[in-house]
Amino acid sequence: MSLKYGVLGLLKGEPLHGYEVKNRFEAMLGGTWEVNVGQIYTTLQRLERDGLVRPVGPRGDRGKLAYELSPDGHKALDQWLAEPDSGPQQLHEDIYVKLLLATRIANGGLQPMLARQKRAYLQRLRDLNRLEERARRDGRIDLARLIRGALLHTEADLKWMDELSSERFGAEGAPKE
Amino acid sequence: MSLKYGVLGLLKGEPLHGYEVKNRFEAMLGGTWEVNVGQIYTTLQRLERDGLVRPVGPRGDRGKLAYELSPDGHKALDQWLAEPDSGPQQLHEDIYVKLLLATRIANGGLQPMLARQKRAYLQRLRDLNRLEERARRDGRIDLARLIRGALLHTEADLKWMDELSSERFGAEGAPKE
DNA sequence: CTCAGTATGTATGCCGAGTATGTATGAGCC
DNA sequence: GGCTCATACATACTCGGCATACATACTGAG
Repeated sequence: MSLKYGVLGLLKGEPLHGYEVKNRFEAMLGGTWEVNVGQIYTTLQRLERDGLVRPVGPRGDRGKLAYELSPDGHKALDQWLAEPDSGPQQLHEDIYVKLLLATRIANGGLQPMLARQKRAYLQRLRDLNRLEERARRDGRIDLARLIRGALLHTEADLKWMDELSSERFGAEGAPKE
Repeated sequence: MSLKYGVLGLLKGEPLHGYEVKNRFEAMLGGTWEVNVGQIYTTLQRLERDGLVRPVGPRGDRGKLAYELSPDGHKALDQWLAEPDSGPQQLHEDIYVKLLLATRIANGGLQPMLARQKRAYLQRLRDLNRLEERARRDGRIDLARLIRGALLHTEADLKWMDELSSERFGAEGAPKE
């Protein structure tokens, strides 16, 4: 995922060094996203290479190297925030391929697979509900809003599974020739 | 995304060479997923390296090299089909980061951003509806089912945007200390 | 025959992401 | 004070996904 703009957003307002970026990013996501250490630094290097960010001052305490947004960086961030998110390309997800293959291979029928998938979504619903509760308790309304989105998604998935499992499956689905 | 299992699934039943895999894969997705040529071959190489697939016979027509599933490949495919999909890690999507950053930076307020996002989702709904219609016309019920899933997702996104934009936004959202 | 297009495959490089390693600092213990 | 251990901070290496570009053979139109 695009750590890129997450990093830019965090650097807006005050310069930070890599480790601190990592901590703030994870804090912003309320612990739901453990970022890889290395990823932060490579991201910062790429941002520097592209002129969106530049190192500020000499290295500090223990080699700390802080970065700040360049004018181009500000521009890029504002632009990203201004354009709507297009999400991951539609239908390019594992579940879709799995469904297609399961339909044509039909190893033991689709119904068991749908049931399993439904259970997985129910579990996710529970997890998300717990997360949302916790976020609200912690005063993280912004986080709770995100989780609400994930909840709606999962509910949609469940509804989908229900629709699918109430269909009558036959030998359909193949392209007619 | 995991081309890996898509390729395995296509090879189940009959050996295919790379180019043919590409064509069948794209046909299976009804043209909604243009796969990169190179990706197919590297995927096949990795599958061969991992012993899930093996080249069959000598190269044919114009260097064509067909692959078939190994016993391990069959096993891996069946196993993948049997386990529920866990989806992309929750909250690891651009839109979430964008929302968080927009909340704290609030460049011109959230409402315009939410409105833009809503428009984008509406457009997507239209696109998906057209796609679904076409799939049904073509007798691709299996494809239509996938698109139905994407539609439900998009509706969930819209609902989310509606909920968000009817909230009263203040200076909330920051972690309390 | 030639040229365009298509079928088929390879090479290369960026980015995301994970693992492992290295080094300074400070905290606690004897 | 010296040892050890955790933590803060950074870098290097590896692999998979994905895209672009390139190479080469065949095929069919004119």
